[in-house]
Order: sequence, then C-alpha cells, then structure tokens
Amino acid sequence: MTPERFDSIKDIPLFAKITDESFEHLTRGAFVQNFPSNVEIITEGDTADFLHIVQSGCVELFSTWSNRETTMTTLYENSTFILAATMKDRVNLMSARTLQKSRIIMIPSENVRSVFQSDPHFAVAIVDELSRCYRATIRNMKNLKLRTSIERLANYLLKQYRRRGNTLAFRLPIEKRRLASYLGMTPENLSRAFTNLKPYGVVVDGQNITIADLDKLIEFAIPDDLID
Amino acid sequence: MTPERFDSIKDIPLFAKITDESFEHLTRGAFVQNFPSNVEIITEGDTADFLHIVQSGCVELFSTWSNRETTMTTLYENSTFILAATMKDRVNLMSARTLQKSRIIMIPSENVRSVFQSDPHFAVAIVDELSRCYRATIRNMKNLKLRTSIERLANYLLKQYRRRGNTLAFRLPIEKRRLASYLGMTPENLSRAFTNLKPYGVVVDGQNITIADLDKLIEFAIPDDLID
DNA sequence: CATCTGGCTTGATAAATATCAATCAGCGAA
DNA sequence: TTCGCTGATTGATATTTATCAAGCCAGATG
Repeated sequence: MTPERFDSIKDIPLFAKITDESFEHLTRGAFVQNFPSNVEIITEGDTADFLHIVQSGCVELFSTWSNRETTMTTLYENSTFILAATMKDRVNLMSARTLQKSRIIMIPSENVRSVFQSDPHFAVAIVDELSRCYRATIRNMKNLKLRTSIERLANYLLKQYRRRGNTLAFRLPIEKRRLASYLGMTPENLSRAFTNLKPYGVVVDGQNITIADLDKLIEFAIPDDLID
Repeated sequence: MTPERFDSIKDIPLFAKITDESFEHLTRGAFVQNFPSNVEIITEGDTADFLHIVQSGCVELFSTWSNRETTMTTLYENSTFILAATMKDRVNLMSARTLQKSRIIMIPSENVRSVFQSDPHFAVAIVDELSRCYRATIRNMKNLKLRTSIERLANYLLKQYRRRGNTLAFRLPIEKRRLASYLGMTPENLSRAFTNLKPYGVVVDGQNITIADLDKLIEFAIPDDLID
C-alpha cells in the first residue's frame, strides 16, 4: 500500500521509473508539510536530513555572509532541492524559504541513499538530476561573470518568454527585489535596468512585462544555448 | 591484463574502489595524451565523448560569450572534468586548455556510463564526484555574489595558505591574469587589490606571496566554512 | 473610507570596477 | 649580451554599480 499523498512525486523525472518496492522504501518515514509564505524551512550549515521536493508553491534558495544576502535560485513545483548534501551526508550550503504558501515533501536522506544502492533506475535518475543542477549552476555562473546586469535582465526576460511557450506578455513570477538579488544587483539598479531596456521594446507595468520588439531585444541580449 | 599506464587513476577517489573487471572495461578504448602548455583540448559546445582526467600538469576550464572570456576553475593532477556532460551525453558548457605541459587520460563516455550501470561502487563514486563538483561551484558562486573583489582575493590567499598545510609563504599556482579572471576582475584591479591588502600584512614579490600577519588577514577576510 | 505599510522608483552621490595608455620587469631567442 | 615579447604595474579617466534619501503607489488593515 503506497501512501497516495506522495503519488504526485511520480511525475518528477527523479522518481518516474522507480519500482513500487523502491517507492515504498523511499516514502517510509517521509512526510508532507504545508508552509505559509515567507518561512525559512532550511538554514545553511544544518545537516541535510531530508531530501525536499516542492509539491506546490515556490521556494527560494539563498545564502548569506557577513550581513549580506543573495538569492541563488528559485524553485517551483516538482523541483527537488538539497540533493547533493543529501547524497554526501553533508551540511547544506544554502538556506531555503517559501515565497508562497507551499507544500513540501520531505524524504529521509537515508532512504534516498539506500534506494540509490538498491535500484539502478533510481541511481541513474539521481545522477541525471545532479548533473542537471550542476550544469544549471555553471550556466548561472557564466551569466554572472560574462554579462553586465542589463544584459542579464534582457536574457532573463527572453528566458521567461521562451518558458511560457513564446508568450510576449507575461507576469514576473517573483517580486522585483528578489529578481534583482538573483540577477546580482540591487532593486534600485533593476529599476534602472528596466528603463535601459525601454529602447529595445520592453514595456513594464508593475509585474507585467510586454516584449514589444522581440528581434530588437534578442539583438541586444545575444542569448546563447550554452548559457540560457 | 590491465594497461599499467592507466594505473595512476586508481589513486583518484572516483576509481579507487572499482573492480578489476570494471577497470578493464573502463580503460578499453581509453588513451593517454601529452599536451604542451596553452593548448585548447576541449571547446564548449562540442559533445563530451570522453571523460578527462588530469594525470599531471594543470588545466583551466573557461567560458566565452560575445568576445569576453572568464576562467571558471583551474584543475591540477588527479582531477576529473566533463563528468556531468559525460553522464548526460550532452555538450560541454566549458572549454579547457592546458596551462602547463600536461598528461591527460581520456576515457570514452560510453564506458563510463555503462560501468556506472554495472558497478554499484563506481556509481556511488560518480555521485560523490558530481556532488563535490556541484557543491564547489555553489561555493564559488556565493564567493562571487557575496564578496567584493578584495575580499575574494583575501580569502583566496587564505585558502592557498590552508591547502599547503598552513604555510605562510607560497607561490601563486597560476599567472596573475588568470587568477584575476577566476576571481572575476581585471588584471589591473588584481594589482590594486594586492596593494589594498598590504595593510593586512600581505607581501607580494612577483608570484611569491607572504602572509606577514595571519590574524589581521583573517579578521579582514572573514573566511567561512560554507564558502571556502 | 482613511490609513498604513512595504515594495518600487527616481535623483543625487559615492564607491567599486573597468578601460586606456604608458612604463616596467623578466625571460627566452637570436 | 641585446632585442623583443609578454605579463605586471601604475596613473588617469570612464563606466558600472551601490548607497542614501525622498517620494510614490497599490494592496492590506482598521
């Protein structure tokens, strides 16, 4: 008897191909928790006792040092986090907080490690997910080191456009101040960056963005398959 | 009969615990190649047909975009690279060039993937290595986003000090212009950053660095277990 | 309905970082 | 040895980005 409340995780590539036995083993001791918005659910430096999965809602991974804070990435439904720390049984390098009311599945790290050993399909999926996260981070770092803040914003907008199936008008998925932190700038400079993109056909109305001249924006942003 | 020329890779954690059979399988079709200094051995965008291992020498991973270039990391002997792209059978996100005369072992990606399936010990080692690389990249990104260039340099020097078993005088392992790129600044600003660290007891003579006042440097740099 | 609040924007200024130009130092080749 | 090259340094300047200080605005709250 598999607990149905975990069934949704089978939609996630990481768990798609595992056997019923592995699934049963994984979810033993696992639980689902509802969090309100703006709650810190993981603190960097703590040990990674659970692999986390965003079932619904939105979670921000962030880090702090010496009174400064930066957003590392933002996760939406069906994303996993803390996988690397889980596999190595190490402390988390990032903190996590909810940005909306969120449902989080938590699977004991020990279960993940032991099913990794017993189920080759799951092992492949783990490596796939780890590689994916690693490569996403490399892209992120290239973006940060090779582009100016305005270029990063331009490419961020183009990525949103693509992710929504080439929609020219969309809503920013997160607050601007968090987007600023993710893109490595201050909220003030994000405002000015938007102003700078006006000549390239970017129209901003609160959280609503319209790309009025796609070609012009692309010409400015120079998106790249190896970064974006 | 295992080809002895590959024996040294057994010193690398990734290959330490594998069976003779796996080893034989892995090294079938593998080869060792000697490169002079300053040769591009991998170009970003190319498919990852081989897992690479630095047997001796030094390799820089770098990326380019729109006529700009940045050093992502520098690898020394017994490091592997292109592991994530190898496992996912994807294109490389970074280029690689030798910084010294180097010996590189190249193992066909297909072999790596198939031994991953057949040898659970190797599978664990792969996940360990991937997690390690991923976490190192996260640390790198935190360093870049949370610290100023002078703070990054200060912490880089402290890391060198630690890596050499707490030696206060050492030689920079790479040219300053490459260090500058790795730390996300221009060579000119690296020079000025060194000057800025003089009051904290950092003495520079060409590639030779001496930390004359460790406590003062630590007080300025605020090294952090979750970054450095 | 008025008020309050937090996030956003804008302008002025400061700090950090890059660029450009010139010079210097070390090193290998002729 | 001298020449020529490359990388490092330094100064002057420009650009980028951050900080500080108002003010604005929409949504939540009483």
